[in-house]
Amino acid sequence: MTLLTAGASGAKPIRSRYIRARTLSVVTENTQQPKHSVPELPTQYTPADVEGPLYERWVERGYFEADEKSEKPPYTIVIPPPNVTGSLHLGHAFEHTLIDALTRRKRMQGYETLWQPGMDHAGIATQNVVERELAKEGASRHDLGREAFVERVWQWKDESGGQISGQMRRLGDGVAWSRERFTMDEGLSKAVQTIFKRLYDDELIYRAERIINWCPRCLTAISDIEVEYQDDDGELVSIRYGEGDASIVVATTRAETMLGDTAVAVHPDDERYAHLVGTEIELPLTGRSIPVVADEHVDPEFGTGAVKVTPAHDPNDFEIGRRHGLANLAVLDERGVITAHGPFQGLDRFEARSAIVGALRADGRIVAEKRPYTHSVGHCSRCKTTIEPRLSMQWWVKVGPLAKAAGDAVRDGKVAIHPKEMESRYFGWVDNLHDWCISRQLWWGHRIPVWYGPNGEVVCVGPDDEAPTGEGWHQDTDVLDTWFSSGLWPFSTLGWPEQTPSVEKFYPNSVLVTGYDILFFWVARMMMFGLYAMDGTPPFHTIALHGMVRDQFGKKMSKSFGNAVNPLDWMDAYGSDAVRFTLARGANPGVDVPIGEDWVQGSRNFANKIWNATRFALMNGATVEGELPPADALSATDRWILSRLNSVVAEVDAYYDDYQFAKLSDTLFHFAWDEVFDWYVELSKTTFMAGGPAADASRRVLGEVLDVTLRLLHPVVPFVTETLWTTLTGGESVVIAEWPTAVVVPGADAPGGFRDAAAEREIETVQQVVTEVRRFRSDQGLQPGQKVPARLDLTGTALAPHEAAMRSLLRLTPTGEDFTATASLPVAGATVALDLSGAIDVEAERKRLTKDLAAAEKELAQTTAKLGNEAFLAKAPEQVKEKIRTRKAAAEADIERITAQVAALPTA
RNA sequence: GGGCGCAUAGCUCAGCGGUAGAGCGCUGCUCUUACAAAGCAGAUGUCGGCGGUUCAAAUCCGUCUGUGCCCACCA
Repeated sequence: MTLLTAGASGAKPIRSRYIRARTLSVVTENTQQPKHSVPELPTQYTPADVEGPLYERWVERGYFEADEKSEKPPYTIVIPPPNVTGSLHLGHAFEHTLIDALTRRKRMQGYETLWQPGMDHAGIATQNVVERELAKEGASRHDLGREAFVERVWQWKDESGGQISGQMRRLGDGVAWSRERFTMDEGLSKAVQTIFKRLYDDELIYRAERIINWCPRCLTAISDIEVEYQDDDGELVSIRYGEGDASIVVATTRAETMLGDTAVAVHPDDERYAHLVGTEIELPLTGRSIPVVADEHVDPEFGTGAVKVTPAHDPNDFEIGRRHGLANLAVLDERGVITAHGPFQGLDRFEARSAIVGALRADGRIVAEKRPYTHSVGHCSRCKTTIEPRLSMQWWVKVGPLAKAAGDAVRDGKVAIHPKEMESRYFGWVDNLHDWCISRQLWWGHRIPVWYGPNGEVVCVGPDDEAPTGEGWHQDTDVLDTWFSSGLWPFSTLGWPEQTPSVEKFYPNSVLVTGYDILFFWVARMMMFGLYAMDGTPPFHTIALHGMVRDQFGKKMSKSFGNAVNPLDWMDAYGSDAVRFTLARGANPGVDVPIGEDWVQGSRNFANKIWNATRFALMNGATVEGELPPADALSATDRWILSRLNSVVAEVDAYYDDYQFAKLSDTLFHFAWDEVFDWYVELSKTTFMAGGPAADASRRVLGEVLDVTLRLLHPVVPFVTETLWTTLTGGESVVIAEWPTAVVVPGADAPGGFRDAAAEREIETVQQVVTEVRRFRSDQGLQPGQKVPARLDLTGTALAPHEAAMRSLLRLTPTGEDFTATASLPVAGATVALDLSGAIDVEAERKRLTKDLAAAEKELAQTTAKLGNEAFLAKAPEQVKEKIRTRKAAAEADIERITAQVAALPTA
């Protein structure tokens, strides 16, 4: 016999030696029941065989397309457009699973559902990737020239985009492919131009020279949030400026910028330096004289209380310079290289720093050094290069009024943020926003629609305007920040600025599902642009923020750390459903999601369980044909599972509405596996074997329960449920099946669907008895399959109808005339008397009973104390008191039972 | 420097005022005719420390310690 192994490396080999092809047999063969025709389902679920074809069938049938002319209520979620920089990682798989589950459910609920697909050109990120490709060929973008380079990026986009949509198909994303958009599509570019022009005309876009964050490697400006601050080791040097009484010591970490100093600043109230304010002192190495100014910004407690002021290379200094009318003297070029000043010219900023410190030291100007000195330094979020504050002319969005509206929309409750704790972060951002630098000195992106004329004219060109032509006119060479276009995504994808039927139908979006990491980058921008462009209608009503995917130890996934996972590998090994279910099961709102391969295996096992349970049901003639039998024709077991089913339907709905993916997945997992596939199926086996009307009723109930359960599971595990549901019901597709509502049992109508508390209690008791006897068997070392003669005394209980099922589950055989019990187990009012043929292990049993007795006595003591506490009796709610009384009674019963068992133990 | 979280079983996390839970892992038994990717049984926790509120605290409040994230113009 061959040892079977799962397909992919890393998958655990199957442990069994007993895998063999099994013919499907039908357990009713000894009865008059006709054999049921059973479709050929293999004994193991192999996702690879079904997933691919299913997805393509769904797409071909147009299930995922959205009709803007539909009468159904709309439900819209836009994909957070992945960057076309490569392929999707597990974080995307996670996000897509959540969105797909939400949209699949709404589609089943009868909404006109649009899951809008598309991708982001991701300006700087993509340009960097392609530049790196070029570098491998020994070329730079400048060798190609702008036009050819952009052409090259488009090629890259096509490849990368193909990969991404391939991954999305594999994952099962039910997106409206015919509506796929790209931020640099013609239509979306028109949207960009339209909004730019409108903002420009409203004076919310302007051009100004300011200190910006400059990346000397990417050679472009970036916005404040594209800067990542980290603590770097630097060196704080104190330098004496001036001579003798007219000298002042400044502390700096950026000695090289002193070449561009145009003042020294001190606090206005600082008496130490009061005599120097208004005078000029000599700036070392340069021979220049610079003024000493008084400015509130200076912290007299820090360092020497005196600051060198370099307006061209520091944002604070720039402000000081502006207040005091200082000159902006730039000494670094766009690559961070010293531009002038004799001996230092041509050195890059870091070389220049040590060279200048060396020169100053030689001059005796360095009075103190602190090394290392840890301070926060900004880095380019794309290439990690240290940011250089640089004075330059850029385009800006004046965010004040836009951000105000974006904040108010949440404050006024027009937009809700889940989880709510994230609101404070959002407010902290939108309420303290600086103007947004939107121009980038890149080639890949939307070119700024502004033309400059020969005589200094500046013309912003709208989408319907003719661009100025003629001698001396040229377009701005910069492109827009990539977030400018993605900020329009909720409506630009629908055809805006045209007032299309799609805009009418699908704007605003229903929910935005995205990671908390881009709350500022993307979400806030969409809010600002959406409210502005759509006359105050926010882009969505709800923002559901999810966490970041982490590895099984909670560590951030990253390529450099080596724990990043390609979702395709796991999907190949375990199936898409398994990956999806694992991700959904970890999705607590706003919280990071750890995921490990072992857990995916667990989910794969669950898929297999669903598969086999359905297979079993089909073999036993489970059916969805015809009405459910009336309540009085149903066994307690049937009523119990239907009652539980209805609870689960309600719970799952509530969890969906609250974006509690982990809860809903877990609820379904336990209901399906423990209750339906385990207890219900096991308890029903004897019924099926016996045949007759009871079996017919159970077949119908099992069919119903499975039908509903598969539909409930479908949004999270679409593939396996599709195969099984269509087989079970003969329906066209579960994708377009109705989302379950509470099951109604004829003759037992109740608001909210059928419930039966008595049946639930009854089955709980059955479970209790079975578990207790199994424990006894296990403790006695009886093998699971070993049959034991036993008498089941169920008088005084309502369990008589379950006797056959219980005997079967417990492997109890009928007793003869000469039956003598060697063990007697009273539990839940029933008594199981077993004949272990004298083999009972008295000591093991006594040990177990002693332990149980101790536990019961402790419980009795606790509950008795509680019920004897007057304060408790006076203040606790009746419900709680009742619970304690029940516990006390149970403890007393346990003690009585255990004492009886001990007494019944044979003496050695 | 501000703000927000988190500390619960070996690991990853639920629970957030009334008997400590899940998944995975661990131990033992088993081909039990849907499923060994399974079944059954079992072990494991002073719910970070210290105070307080309460009849009752993992759960609320204070505080300490550890840890994570976000924001900020510390030269």
